[in-house]
Amino acid sequence: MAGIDVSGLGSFIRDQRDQAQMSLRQLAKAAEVSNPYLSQVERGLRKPSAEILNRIAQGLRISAETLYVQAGILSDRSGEEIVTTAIASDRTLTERQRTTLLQIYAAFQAENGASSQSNTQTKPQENE
Amino acid sequence: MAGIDVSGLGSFIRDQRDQAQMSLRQLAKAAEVSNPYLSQVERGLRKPSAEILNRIAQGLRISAETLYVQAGILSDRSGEEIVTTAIASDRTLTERQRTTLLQIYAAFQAENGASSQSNTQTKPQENE
DNA sequence: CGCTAGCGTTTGCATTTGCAAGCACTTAGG
DNA sequence: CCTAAGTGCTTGCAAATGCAAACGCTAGCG
Repeated sequence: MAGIDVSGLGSFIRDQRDQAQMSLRQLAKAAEVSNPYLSQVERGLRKPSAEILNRIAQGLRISAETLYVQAGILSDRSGEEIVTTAIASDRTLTERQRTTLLQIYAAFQAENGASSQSNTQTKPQENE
Repeated sequence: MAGIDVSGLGSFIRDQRDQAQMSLRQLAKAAEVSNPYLSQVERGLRKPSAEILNRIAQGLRISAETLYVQAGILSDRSGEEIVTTAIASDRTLTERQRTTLLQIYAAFQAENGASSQSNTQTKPQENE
């Protein structure tokens, strides 16, 4: 199960808030979140939704991505994974163009022999 | 007042699922999400939590960041900017290979006429 | 025809989010 | 003393999430 690290997230938020020298209610107001709920989030009692997380990030004036990394949602990605997912999700391209680019990219990887996973748009693999 | 683009997110998920040639139930199983709920998410009827979003990203084998960008949560670089920066910073490719890929990508963009129209903004919200 | 297996969707309900109102405590001042 | 303003925390409760169990539909096969 890809659980979210709520306690780590909460203490991180509280830490950031302390460093910004904001009270709980100040941050709650800036983030447009109720102060009781923010209190519970900071203590790891609640699992905030994506939207609340985003608002808290705004209130703290930090990037939402930072918060998501702390929450264990985003992880560091290899350059290879970044490229493939970026191409696969680029909606300015047609499906054929995406496939072509991915094949070329995979060919380059194979050419270099520096590949970890060879995804040539194969079948959906079974879960782990 | 929801700061999250649920309909855009839903259609993006369905698009990615179609391109992966997975059925709704296949993705639901891979993502460990119930198929009715996935159906509702894809149609923009529900606003999935951060954890569910993360699981769907895993099921689709794309980065969670991509999904969050589609949901309007994370800072949006435009689609083409994501691809170009991803390619340009991929150290598993040689410089010549990077240049080749970037040229092909630019050619596809020119072919589509969708040169650079979408989002160059850095502020993800305040609409509707 | 009936049976099975697949697809996506609808419905009812347990669980959870997220908030308004109020609690207990501390500090300052009239 | 005791009112006011600050801190964070606890308590019900509306609203939403997310799922199990259905539904209707299509296609293949004995």
